Amino acid sequence: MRKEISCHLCPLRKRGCHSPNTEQEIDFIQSFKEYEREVAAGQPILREGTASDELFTLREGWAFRYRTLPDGRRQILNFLLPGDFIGLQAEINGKVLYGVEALTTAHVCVFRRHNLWDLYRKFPSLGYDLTWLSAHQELIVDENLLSVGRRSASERIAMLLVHLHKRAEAIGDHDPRGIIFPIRQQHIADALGLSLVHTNKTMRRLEGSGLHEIRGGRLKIRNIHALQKLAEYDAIPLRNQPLI
Amino acid sequence: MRKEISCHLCPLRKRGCHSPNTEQEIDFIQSFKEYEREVAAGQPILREGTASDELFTLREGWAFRYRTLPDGRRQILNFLLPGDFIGLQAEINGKVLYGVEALTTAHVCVFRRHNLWDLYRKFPSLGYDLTWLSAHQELIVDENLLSVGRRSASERIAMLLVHLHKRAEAIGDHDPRGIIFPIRQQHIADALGLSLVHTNKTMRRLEGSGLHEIRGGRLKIRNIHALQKLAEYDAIPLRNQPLI
DNA sequence: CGATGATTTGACACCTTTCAAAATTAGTGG
DNA sequence: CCACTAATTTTGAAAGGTGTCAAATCATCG
Repeated sequence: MRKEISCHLCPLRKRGCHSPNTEQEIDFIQSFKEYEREVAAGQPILREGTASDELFTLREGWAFRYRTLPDGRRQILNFLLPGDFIGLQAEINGKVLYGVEALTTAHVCVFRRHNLWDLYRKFPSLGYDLTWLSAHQELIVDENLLSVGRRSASERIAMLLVHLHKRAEAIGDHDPRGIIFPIRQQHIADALGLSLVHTNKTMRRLEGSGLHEIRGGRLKIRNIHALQKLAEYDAIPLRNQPLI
Repeated sequence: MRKEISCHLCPLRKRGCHSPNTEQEIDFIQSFKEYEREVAAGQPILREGTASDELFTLREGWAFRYRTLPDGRRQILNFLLPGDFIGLQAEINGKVLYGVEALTTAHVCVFRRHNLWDLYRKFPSLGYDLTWLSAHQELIVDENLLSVGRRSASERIAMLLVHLHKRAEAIGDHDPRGIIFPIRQQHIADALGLSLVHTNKTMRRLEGSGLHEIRGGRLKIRNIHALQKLAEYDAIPLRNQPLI
């Protein structure tokens, strides 16, 4: 048995980035939560195309959700940061169509899908929150689809950097050296529908223009205004999101 | 006042494509439903970037959800068919970031977002359904993102044709001449992240190979096996979806 | 039967991919 | 702490898919 953290003492809640819950709600979440799991960087949290009764909240670390084509081409659908809920996306025949993989060592709280109905029945407010989380994640996928479909390579990269930087800051990653950025260029390429080579050349150009800097696993935005202008990206203002 | 159809007599429910609801649930849906609206083809159901308290169920007709960049580039996020729920996607500062436009004359049932909480509280089962609908729509956006990011032009088109054909059949559009297909090539281009010209040339080639046929506003699939193979597309098996 | 919108074609430019390989960084065992 | 290997990042060159521009053909409709 690993050391488990009580939901009442969940470090995420202390960040002040989440909408508050009543004691009873947190009690329920605590009972809903089955256990906690640590996943090593590069390891799957959810395997594409498998049956799984598990749902997760990413408590610590980064991850990403993706789909692949039979011939191996991979598309990253969205990146997951601490506080994100995983597994809400629809299943088909009991199997998830996407995979989730940890980018860093990740800690996830594990829930059971078959207990979901209980949550809706006993705490409609939490059900409401789940819908909100689902809808919010779709918003991000929407934005990615807009990027991949209609933005040029440099615009896409600018947009992604601004987006991730904003999200990381919103959950408390402030550091003069920049946010922790555990992403390889291959991930960026896979998220933006670009080839690795072209991703590299484009990033090289942006970095050369002094728009940003990536070093030592950290991303430092040097000219957020220029990046936002380049991407025609009105970064989504982030409000407090629910935490289950 | 227009002629309104009682939810109990909703023609959609008779299709047998939706999960059943209790009498009480339908009563509530009826009370949740504010009124019904007819939207002409090409007219907006929801304006991008505006504040709106309205939610909809598309009762009849086709529509699509989209986002645009400031310079006018447009990306269609997904197509909406009868039975689809509209407006669940997150709002930011009370404004929807996407737009919805009717492709044909459309009939929508109008609900109020501020009544949503009531729904969750009184009928958790319906709240559960809403989450399902939200998750299911995200599934479709996921698939589109995978397409736009990783499939070639002809693969994307093959995938979209199979996908729409399958959905149309699932809701009862069976006709030896093919399904009703109220989409212009510009829509296909905008949905797949392609230019109109290249979309046309690619479709011409596919049609020339006898894979499909579009005529008189109908889509006839001539070789579904080849299309699925081309797109490496395991069409999502459609189960009964909830109807609100 | 014009008028407007949609589809179709051809030519050409260019952004992005692919192929190959070097340079750099990170990771591991001695 | 250094040698060694794997992983990641960078570069260069060339091929190719897709976009852009322009104009013709076709369809729909009042």
